[in-house]
Amino acid sequence: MTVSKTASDAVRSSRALRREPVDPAGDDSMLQLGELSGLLGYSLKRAQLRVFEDFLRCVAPLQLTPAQFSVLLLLDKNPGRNQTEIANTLGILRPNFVAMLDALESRDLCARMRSTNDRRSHILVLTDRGRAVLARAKKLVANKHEARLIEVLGPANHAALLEMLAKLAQEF
Amino acid sequence: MTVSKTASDAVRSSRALRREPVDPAGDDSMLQLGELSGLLGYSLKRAQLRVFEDFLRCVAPLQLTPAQFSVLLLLDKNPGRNQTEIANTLGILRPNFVAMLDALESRDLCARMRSTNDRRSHILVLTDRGRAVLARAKKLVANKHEARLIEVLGPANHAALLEMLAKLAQEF
DNA sequence: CGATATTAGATATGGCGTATAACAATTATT
DNA sequence: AATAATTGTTATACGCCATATCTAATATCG
Repeated sequence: MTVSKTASDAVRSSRALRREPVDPAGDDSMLQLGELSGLLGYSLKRAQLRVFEDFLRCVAPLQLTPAQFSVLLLLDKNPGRNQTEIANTLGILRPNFVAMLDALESRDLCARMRSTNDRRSHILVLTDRGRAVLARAKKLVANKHEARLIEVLGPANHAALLEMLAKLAQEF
Repeated sequence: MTVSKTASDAVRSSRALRREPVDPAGDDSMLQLGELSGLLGYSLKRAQLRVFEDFLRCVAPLQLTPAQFSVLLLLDKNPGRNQTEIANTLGILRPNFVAMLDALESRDLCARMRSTNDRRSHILVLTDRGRAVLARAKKLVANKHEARLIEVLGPANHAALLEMLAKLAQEF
């Protein structure tokens, strides 16, 4: 095989052999999930995988992963920050953030600028192209990805779900 | 470093440097998340990580990961199944299921038995020890892990959350 | 001021989850 | 009987995550 590290490959890869967990009318004649269906973590993980797959599909034209999209969003909302601050906010370890930035910078979506105050740190800025891609990505995410989620869940449920997940992500 | 592949290590590792995403009163002076907080996938992933961490903590005495627990549960509810059937049901690829089973079998929690009908396949069975560990694990999960989730969310919300996640995991 | 400690970014490395290809043994198909 | 398909397995590769360590630069403290 030869898989490059692009968002489109992630989509292809995820779609390629969609290992349906419960196999709907497959050849395994439907095993009993038992207590598994009551395990929140189980459904949580499955749902997360599905949602990320859909995100990748919806934003595939722009070749952005969820993580990359979150970086661009954060850079836009928080100008003048350095790598450590952005990485920490997203829960990314600094060493792992380097390659992420390399990828974004090589596509001219953002740039590192040596700070004049502290010449150790890199101030991160969106390029014009980065801003343009982000704007298009936002539209795709809102009109295709989140729209589909809202359609499936219903607006009220969607909001309630978001609130509960945020609560779990914080107070847990 | 030298990290062995045990559940306790997973707990230690997760706890060790808990990279708090939004850094509560840290030194990053609270960056703006912006549209990120409205992204379902973002909260979904964060919540999933937290819930899995808690699962590991709660069931740490038994050294079981969520994936291993799900395998034991499934073997208990579905006797006489082979590796492919169990793996498919859990969305695990057959090649990756081999090492998982090796680990469980080396701990005498389950065993592979050559089928008499089809001598290619291995019928998976829980050992006595496997049943005992599963029983203890179920109690820990119910009384510590899920109990905490219900406490944080409230029983009604917990049920609603479970339902919505199951819906996403299926109809999405 | 100068020695020491700390910090930012980067590199190297390892573990784990996941994905595909390919093989041997066995069974199914024709 | 010859060929195809299936089961478990091995080998392999990529992505994500984690830690230690290095350097340049800054901060701290005697």
